[in-house]
Amino acid sequence: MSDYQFADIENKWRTFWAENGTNKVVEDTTKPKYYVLDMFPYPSGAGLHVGHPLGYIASDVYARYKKLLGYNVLHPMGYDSFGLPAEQYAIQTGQHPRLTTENNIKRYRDQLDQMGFSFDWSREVRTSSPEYYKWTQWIFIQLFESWYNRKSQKAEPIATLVAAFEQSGNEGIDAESDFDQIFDAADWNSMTYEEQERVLQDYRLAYIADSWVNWCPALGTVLANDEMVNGVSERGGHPVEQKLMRQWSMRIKAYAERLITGLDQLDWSDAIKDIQRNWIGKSQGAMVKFQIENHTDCIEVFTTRPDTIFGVSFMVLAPEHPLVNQITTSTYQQEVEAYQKKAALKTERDRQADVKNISGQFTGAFAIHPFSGEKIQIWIGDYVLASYGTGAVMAVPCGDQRDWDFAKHFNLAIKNIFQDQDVSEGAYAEKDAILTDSDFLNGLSYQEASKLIIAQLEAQNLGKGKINYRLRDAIFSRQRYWGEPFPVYYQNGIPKMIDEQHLPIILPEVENYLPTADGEPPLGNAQQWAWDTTQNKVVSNQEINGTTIFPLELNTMPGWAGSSWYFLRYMDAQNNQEFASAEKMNYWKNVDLYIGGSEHGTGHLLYARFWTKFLFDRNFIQFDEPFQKMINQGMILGRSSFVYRIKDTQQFVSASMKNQYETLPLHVDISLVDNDKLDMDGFKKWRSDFANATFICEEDGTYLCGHEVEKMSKSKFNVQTPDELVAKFGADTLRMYEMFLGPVEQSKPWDTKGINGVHNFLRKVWRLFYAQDGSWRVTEDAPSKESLKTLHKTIKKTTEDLDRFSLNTCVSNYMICVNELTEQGCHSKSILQDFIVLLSPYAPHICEELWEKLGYEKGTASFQKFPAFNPEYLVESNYDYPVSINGKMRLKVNLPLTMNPKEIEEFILSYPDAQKWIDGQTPKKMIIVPGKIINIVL
RNA sequence: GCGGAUGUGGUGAAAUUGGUAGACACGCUAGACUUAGGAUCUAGUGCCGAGAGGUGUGCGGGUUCGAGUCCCUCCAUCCGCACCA
Repeated sequence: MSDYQFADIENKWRTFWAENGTNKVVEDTTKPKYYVLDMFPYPSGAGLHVGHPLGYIASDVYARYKKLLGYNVLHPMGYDSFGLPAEQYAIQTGQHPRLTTENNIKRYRDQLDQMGFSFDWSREVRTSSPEYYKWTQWIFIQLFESWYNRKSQKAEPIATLVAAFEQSGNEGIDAESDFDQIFDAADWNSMTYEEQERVLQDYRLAYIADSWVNWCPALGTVLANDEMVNGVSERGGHPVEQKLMRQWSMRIKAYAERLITGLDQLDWSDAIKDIQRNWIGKSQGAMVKFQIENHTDCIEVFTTRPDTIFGVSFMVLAPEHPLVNQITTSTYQQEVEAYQKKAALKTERDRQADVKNISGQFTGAFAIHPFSGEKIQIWIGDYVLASYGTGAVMAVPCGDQRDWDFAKHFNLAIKNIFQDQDVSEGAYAEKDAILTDSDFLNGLSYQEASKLIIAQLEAQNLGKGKINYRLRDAIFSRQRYWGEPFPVYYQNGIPKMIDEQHLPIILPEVENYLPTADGEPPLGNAQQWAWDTTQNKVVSNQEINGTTIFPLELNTMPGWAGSSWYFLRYMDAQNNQEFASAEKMNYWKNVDLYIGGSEHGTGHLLYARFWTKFLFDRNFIQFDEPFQKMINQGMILGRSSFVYRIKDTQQFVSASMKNQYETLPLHVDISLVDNDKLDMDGFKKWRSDFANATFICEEDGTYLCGHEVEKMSKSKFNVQTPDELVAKFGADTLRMYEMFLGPVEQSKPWDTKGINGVHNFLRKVWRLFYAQDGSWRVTEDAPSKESLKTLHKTIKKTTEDLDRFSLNTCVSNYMICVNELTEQGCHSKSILQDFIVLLSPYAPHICEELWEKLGYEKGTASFQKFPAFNPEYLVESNYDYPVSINGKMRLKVNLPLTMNPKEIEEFILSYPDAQKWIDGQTPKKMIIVPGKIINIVL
């Protein structure tokens, strides 16, 4: 073989690896484990573009590196294969989503295979396969059968709660719950089954309830908060409205505190941790009760500034607040109702956009200040959200800008309770002022006053210290077809779980994927969708009798259900007894390294942590965080090319002259452009309307295109698929090039310009083994000192770089190494074989080939030991000292490293080249760091 | 508005602990070779300058013998959150 025949080599090894199970991994307690995971891909119809594999390459490089270090590495891949796009496609074409999904997966698999990834495909999972979603349904049942005990700070079986209710009611229970009444054992035991179940729903971690949901009419489904961006759906940008619907929810709020504190132990970027903290939105403060004048009810408010209670000059309730109608006096009834109507008409989006417009309405009612006894006006205003806190605020205009604005607008009092602060122009929101005009809080700081006032509130039963979270319970129902069916049927309207042993409940066939005529979700179209409790199977809807055969749930689960636990299934993907065996999960434990985009910060990453903590609480797993370390790869952007058409003509002008004409830039397919030079013939053939195009070219006769960095998309003709590049340069080149582009975490434009350089590098590697005439060059000669130095320098750098995920500089090291070895004429087997092992994580195909050629057993390159670094080879006797004058590097002197600073100083002061700079002056100071630098200060 | 990240040649970038700014690669320039190729080799390539030299890491300050790196102020771009009481 005379030249580097990458296509043959890569084909050969792909086949070999697949046939010999090279990447299969089994549990092995004699080795330390390491779990490297890529974020679950959704197999879209468009296939992979070069941006997708970036993370997979990074994880594959790292997984192969860890394997060489002696770890037993779990590196699996699978598909998050339920989801909206397949269903939307089904609605349009009538094709079953299962078929399109399967086709897409095939395409993904082909593309992944050609990249040479070391995935253990025997562990592949698909969320849409019944073998998998059987266990998603099973976990749902466990959540349904659990409640959150705040005393033990963990989830417990619902049976323990029922037992407690039977014993002594709910008074001694501290649970995460929406149930706010007190009952005793007698009350509980006298309730009917339905009544008891309704109570329990308020405690279960998976529960059904009427909730205000984000309803997206265009998609025909509800959306979770994280599936919305700026009031419209994340997918498609459709409008979203608030709607009260009976929905399944997950009581993720129970875990709010643990989801925050758990972040401290994780090796994630600050950006992602902040996004999660922000989303959970913890705020510390107090609940305060305000008595309403001439009324038995109280208004409860949540405030983070209980210290400012003497600055309260009015109260504001959300227009939807349940007390509004009761307290409004007849004088104001009309105005209040009008305002409520107006507020209700506004969409969430309008309310957000309308921040500047202050609006509100006095109710005519007054509250009594709990300490001063003063009368305080009660207003309603839409700047107070019904869904946060208690839906009511105590307004302290001197300390809160929104309250201040409201007070100014309606001419309400602004009482100043901050010493030496001016609040005439705006509120003073800092927490560093000393209180004044605040009765027993006078002279105190925020810290001291808050503590004291909370103690007083609690002593007088007027309120209590309280921590509030912004995080909402997660809506778990979707009105879609292509998702996991719930293992739930309804008996007299009460949801009941189907027994575990009858799972999975298989997604039924339907005639069409749209909602039914009477607005039921698509599963309402199914003919066979009823549960027979005697036969324990799904039967025809015709048979529903209300005694033994009942209707099944028509909603399906959201996309995040399957992806919240998939990393566990990889540990034991074929298990049909359990979701994964305890033994295997105890071996693999949680993911050591998770690579994926940062766009899942508030969705998948939060839900997966929630489910992990839940499974941990219930003793199903032994760890309570799923992903120990995470790296968020940057997005690869497209580099679009443009041609410039002169207005109203078919004449195109080259980029450098485009300003001399009135032009319209047009996207041109990047496959027609090389190095900004346009293939003019190809362009004419590209689209019929360009067939008669003429060009105004550069002097050398080429047409230069302009360019811009944009997201990769079909419409911009800037999509680069890995397929073409693999065909042209090989997978090893593409793998190395994607890493070479820059730090994994950074977003960067895709540009194939540099790929030749990386390809040439691999050819140079080949040339170390084979001469141009095809003869084998490797010798048994003892390596030279220089070559050993080059090799060990590279081992050291490679280790350091891989350990800190500097995957781009690592490629540079290899290049420097090969450049040096080439220059040295090194063909020593002992050097080259170590180098091959070093390089193999990046370029596995060529390394396997050369490894075999070196005479080793076929296909064993990835089972080698990472070469040991020997510092002895790097020991130097001399060092090229940079000599700075006043901190500026001026010259270099080569001196033995044995010289001490005094000897160096003497030498340098008499050194002719240095004297030119010293110019007869006496140095004020000499800084001499042996082995580093000499600095002469004049 | 709040929080986070990023600003270095024509381009992608490197500089790990404060110690030679621009490694490595692309591109470009000049040359060699040649069965004209998207090949290979040699030399050069931050900017200004003929040169000596000057200057240079978003702007402006500071600490230091020495700052891309540490501190302060400001600017730009990107991302997240946003009437959250």
